[in-house]
Amino acid sequence: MRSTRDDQNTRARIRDAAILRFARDGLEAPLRSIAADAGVSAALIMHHFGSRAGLRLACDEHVQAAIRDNKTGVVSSPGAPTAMLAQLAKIDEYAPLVGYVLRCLQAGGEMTTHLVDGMVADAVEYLREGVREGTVSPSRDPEARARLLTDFSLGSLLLNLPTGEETLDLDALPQWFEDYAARILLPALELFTEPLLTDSSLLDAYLDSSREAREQPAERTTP
Amino acid sequence: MRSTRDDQNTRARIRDAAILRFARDGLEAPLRSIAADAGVSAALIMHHFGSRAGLRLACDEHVQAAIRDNKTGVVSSPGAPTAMLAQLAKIDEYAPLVGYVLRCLQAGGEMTTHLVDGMVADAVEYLREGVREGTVSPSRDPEARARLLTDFSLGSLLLNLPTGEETLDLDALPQWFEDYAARILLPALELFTEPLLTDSSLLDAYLDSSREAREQPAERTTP
DNA sequence: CCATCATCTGAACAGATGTTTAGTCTTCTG
DNA sequence: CAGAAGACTAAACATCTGTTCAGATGATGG
Repeated sequence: MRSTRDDQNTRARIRDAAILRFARDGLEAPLRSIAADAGVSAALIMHHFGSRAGLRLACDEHVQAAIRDNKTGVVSSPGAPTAMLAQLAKIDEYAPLVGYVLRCLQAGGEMTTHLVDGMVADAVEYLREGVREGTVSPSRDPEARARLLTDFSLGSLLLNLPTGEETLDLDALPQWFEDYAARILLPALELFTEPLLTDSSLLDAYLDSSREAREQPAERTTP
Repeated sequence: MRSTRDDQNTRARIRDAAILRFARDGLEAPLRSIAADAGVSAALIMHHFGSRAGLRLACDEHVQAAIRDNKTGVVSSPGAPTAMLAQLAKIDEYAPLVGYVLRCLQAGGEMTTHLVDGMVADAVEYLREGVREGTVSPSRDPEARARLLTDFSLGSLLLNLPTGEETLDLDALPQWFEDYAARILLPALELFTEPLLTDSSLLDAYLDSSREAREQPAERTTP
């Protein structure tokens, strides 16, 4: 039964070509260019995926599945979500996936929320383990801290990503990751090791006002 | 001489309509919608700005000038670049400018580099002043630290910006800024007051290896 | 008052895009 | 082997895009 296998193969080939194009040229890459890359006609994309949105959905699902599979394997990644992306980008086969994810994060939307939430959940775990081992200090709100650190890492990464030019060079991505990591390593370690603020007056003031508001909410105007 | 004043007025009206549309609908907003907002024909945009790129350039320049003017006025902003944007967004007249800036930052490109570099320069000043006052701890690389903090703030902001829907509600922007600031305040204060890492072993290791590499570069394989 | 010039417009153009349609070709099935 | 079914395509379609063009309008200056 060749039809079934070829069906799967062609579908997968189109999907992979789409992910590659979307990663390189952005999520607005025309269907015709994807079709050309896959060596098929544009109409065939419609036949298999129904519409452009359908193709995007298939790409999203495939990438999410790949990440989910790979996460269990590399769960011991050294902390930041950036590191996981950098590690994956090194493997040629996964570079397009990483590029696609970056494009999605940049564009925002539902998938971004999903991805970031997943990374936050991972960060919560990493940090909890660090706290248990004594290398990471405990937090008053571990979830919020994990989200802040994830947003910082990811946001800074996207902001620095060479995406001004319309095209993203996937081959140069691993090297770019390395350079970026080397660039921020010192200030990041410094920030995470030595407190930026020399005293806790700001934090104390916030904690005081927060506790106060919790104990007697909005009772200030009528003494 | 009415022609000159009207020339300026119409040009400015088109430019402002463009900034508003670009902020709301994204930088790919069609010229025809901008023309409709300004109450003119699409052809008139070409007449005044030559091309779409010309219009974008005029918008960029106008926004940069507005920011430059306003920066000298609100230079005493409490630190992070996010705060400046939040403060500006509250003033109805400036909300479109803020939206436009956010869109530009998201899209990347030369203007992004310019804007971010300016904010980094400001951050260097803020931090230097904080160090002099004794509220901020000194850094081994003030420029890199300023850039890291700026990238963190801006990147996290963009990542959280409700830009999944194609349209950006400028009226809701001030409230969104407030909510966002409130959400990150505790973890941010915590991170900047209490070291995330409980000991300096990672930082020390980096400093050691860095110094070592500076003293005897690449002399390890041939003892 | 007339010529001129800039402002401004409606319509058309040229290209790209997602999608549809009608039909071909191959392969499997009864 | 006939026919059904699915993979696949070329071409057309409909729409939207930035841009161009020929001309109308109206004020300005001699």
